[in-house]
Amino acid sequence: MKENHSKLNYASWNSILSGCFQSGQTQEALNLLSEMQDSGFKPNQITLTSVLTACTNSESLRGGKEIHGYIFRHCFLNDTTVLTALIFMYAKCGKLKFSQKAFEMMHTRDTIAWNTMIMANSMHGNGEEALTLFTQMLKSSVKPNAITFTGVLSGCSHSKLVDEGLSVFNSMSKVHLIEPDAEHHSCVVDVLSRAGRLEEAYKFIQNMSIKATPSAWGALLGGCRVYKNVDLARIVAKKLFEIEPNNPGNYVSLSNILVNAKLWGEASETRKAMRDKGMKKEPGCSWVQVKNKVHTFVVGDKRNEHSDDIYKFLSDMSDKMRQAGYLPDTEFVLQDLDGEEKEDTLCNHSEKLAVAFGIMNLKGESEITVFKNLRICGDCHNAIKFMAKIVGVRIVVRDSLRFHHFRDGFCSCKDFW
DNA sequence: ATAGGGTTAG
Repeated sequence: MKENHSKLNYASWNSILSGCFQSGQTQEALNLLSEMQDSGFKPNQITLTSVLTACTNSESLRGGKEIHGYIFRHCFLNDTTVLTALIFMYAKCGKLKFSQKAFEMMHTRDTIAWNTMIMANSMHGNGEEALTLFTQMLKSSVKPNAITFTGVLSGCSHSKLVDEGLSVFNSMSKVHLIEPDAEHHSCVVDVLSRAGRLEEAYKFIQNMSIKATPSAWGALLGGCRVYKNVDLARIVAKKLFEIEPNNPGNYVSLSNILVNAKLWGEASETRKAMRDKGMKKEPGCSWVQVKNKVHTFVVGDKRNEHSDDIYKFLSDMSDKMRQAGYLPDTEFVLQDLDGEEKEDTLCNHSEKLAVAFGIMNLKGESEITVFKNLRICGDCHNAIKFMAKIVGVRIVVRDSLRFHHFRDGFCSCKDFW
């Protein structure tokens, strides 16, 4: 049924569109977008920003590029809001270089524009660049706000810039008259934890002027995992079970730390406690876009029609990787299996399947981008470094936290994840 | 009159 939209104006068109996009009804929104144009309304700044945000959230680089073209053709390149949305879309789709280009051509940069560019660098592991941008922002007399500091601090934690992070944190109230909130405190815990300064992080949490949130304790637990501190992990996890009783992630983290320390019994007790409370670990899932279609993979997935080829590819790759010095890290297999079985279970992780499928469908491109809902597994992180070198491509993986850029045997996170 | 861009640890 064709509806009569003759009474609609710009504001109502944009309201409906943005409502559809925000509630995830993307197809409905796209249909409305073309109806809007048929009724003689050209998308304006607000329409474009709202469509770009939808592209950002669905990681639709293809859609975002189309809008970029439209923006270019229709001279919207001087609109700060539209360009900010464009910068964020490229960053979230793994194309930081394009974000930088868009940022460079901005005429006016407000606080949100700077914040977006700082956060884009932070999530791609460029802590130094995030700090440089922050300095430039201050020089250009744009006032930072609370979100600016969250962005800068998370850049510091991802790049192991401890002194810089602490100094930025201390400058907040002293220089910028912004009181650090719970999130900023959590960032500091993360800065210290990721640098291995676990005791300091623990003391910081205990002496904080505000009550530590689950994110602060969670950052510390993450540090305990990286630096294999079982004793502190038990204390921190106990705290998390109290203040965040319904989050299965905390049980999974503690269990992983215990498995890593070969404390199988205690690990399975932890997982049992999780199950007894009716909680389930979120399944790991990776996806990759090939020719405008999103292909998803879970562990051991055989649903893909080229599944046999994918496993064959990984098996051949595995031989080449071993010749290049790759050693499967069976610590990342959580069941108590014997050696050979463990290696088998490593080869079918969702991120390896998605990366393999991406490489098999390169079609002359030199870069693939894979997304994962959870954190990338340690063995996969290592394996993908080898794959990037052997195949001679750039592999970008966005896990639940950030982007990893693999190239020539190395990852942009410098193995600090 | 109604509408648009930026947060966190697993």
